[in-house]
Amino acid sequence: MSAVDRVDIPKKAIYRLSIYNRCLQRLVENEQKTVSSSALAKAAGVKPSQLRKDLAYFGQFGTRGLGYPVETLATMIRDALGRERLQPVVLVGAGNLGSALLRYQGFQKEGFEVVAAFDVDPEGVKARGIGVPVYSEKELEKRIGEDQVKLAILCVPGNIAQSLANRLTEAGVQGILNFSPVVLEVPADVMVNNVDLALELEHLSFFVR
Amino acid sequence: MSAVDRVDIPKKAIYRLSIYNRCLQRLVENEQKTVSSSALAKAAGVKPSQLRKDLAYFGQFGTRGLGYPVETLATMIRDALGRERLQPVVLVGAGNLGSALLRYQGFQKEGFEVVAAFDVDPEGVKARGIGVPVYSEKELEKRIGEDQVKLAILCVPGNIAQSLANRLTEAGVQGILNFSPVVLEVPADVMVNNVDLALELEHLSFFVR
DNA sequence: AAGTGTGAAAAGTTTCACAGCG
DNA sequence: CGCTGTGAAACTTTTCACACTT
Repeated sequence: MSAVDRVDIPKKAIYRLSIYNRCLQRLVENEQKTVSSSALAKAAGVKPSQLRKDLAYFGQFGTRGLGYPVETLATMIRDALGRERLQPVVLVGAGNLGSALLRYQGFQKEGFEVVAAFDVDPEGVKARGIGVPVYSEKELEKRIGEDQVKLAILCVPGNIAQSLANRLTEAGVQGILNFSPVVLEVPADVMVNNVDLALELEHLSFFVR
Repeated sequence: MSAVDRVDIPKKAIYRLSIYNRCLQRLVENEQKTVSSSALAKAAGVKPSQLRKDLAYFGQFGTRGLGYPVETLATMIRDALGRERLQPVVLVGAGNLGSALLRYQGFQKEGFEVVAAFDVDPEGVKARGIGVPVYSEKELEKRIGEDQVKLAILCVPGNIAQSLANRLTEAGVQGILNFSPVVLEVPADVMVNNVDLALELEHLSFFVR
């Protein structure tokens, strides 16, 4: 991406960028023209100084004494996040959780298009309300290659997660959103994001007596 | 919990504790008696030194030259995580994602019991395959109070998430696993864990070109 | 010899404080 | 005056290196 070196920006700052983006969408809808770091930070649940620092990694967008122009800032964030164009995504494992995610509107709402799903038993998937074609996992390589898909959502049982991750990365996938409760081993240039539901509950459990 | 002050242990170390716990379960099944920091660290996807430091927050469990006793270590971690007894959990919002989570076996497998679910339209919930009673959200306060539930999973639309979070905390809930894409405001003694699916995809998107 | 436990260094992240611009 | 942009300080977390124990 542009002039900024993506490498030395804190990972956490990038998560926050998405949050800022969401807050900005609301401001756009309300036709607000500018927003101050303190107002936006409050909406995002962070400190103003942190917001300013986060944005500064990408350049100077604000006007001193005034704040940030809402539209411009939103555009730059979407750009920085690589969301300027629709990213196609595939989903692997349309079981219980997987098929719920297929029906989940949140991805579409944020501009991702789930273009295909794969399952060992594509006939068995309850396709009611799912507008995404479900293929046999055997077609995985073919379809990912054809559509140049770079992102995958993985929701298969733990025991087969690694082997599917291997197939995905070999087919060219560079980012995996992993719902399986296992530690995936992937090439260095592939990014894995783990969403481990039971683990999140356990973490809460620690703080609760 | 025991003698250790929970406050000055890094949050991330606690996440990792859950991962170690899971890896240890596999070792227990294989009847392995001891494990070295390097072996366990590899399974958990961290550095050996980090594993040792994490465990050291809770005491000394290893034997120099030998490693850690699998059973003892597993017990101490479960204890530290507050998992020595079953934690009851409620789920609020049995829509698309919520009802998938009700069917999801992962929570039960890690020893959480979802004791009740709430929805604005309890009749409308497709209860097929769900072994959890679904009540009207009006009964929320009553049932949480009765069962002394401390943990809640929140999967309602963003616009009503805050008001339900308020009701949950007032009813005595101390930990919320929040799937709604909003920043919740809660009292300082309540812990919120956000699982924001679209945000995780966006984060991946940043690193993928 | 193998492998833990731990201070100290390094790296990463957040917060502060204020100069400087509109 | 209000609010951004940013070095420097403070804080947190990770990694290193090695003394020490079995």
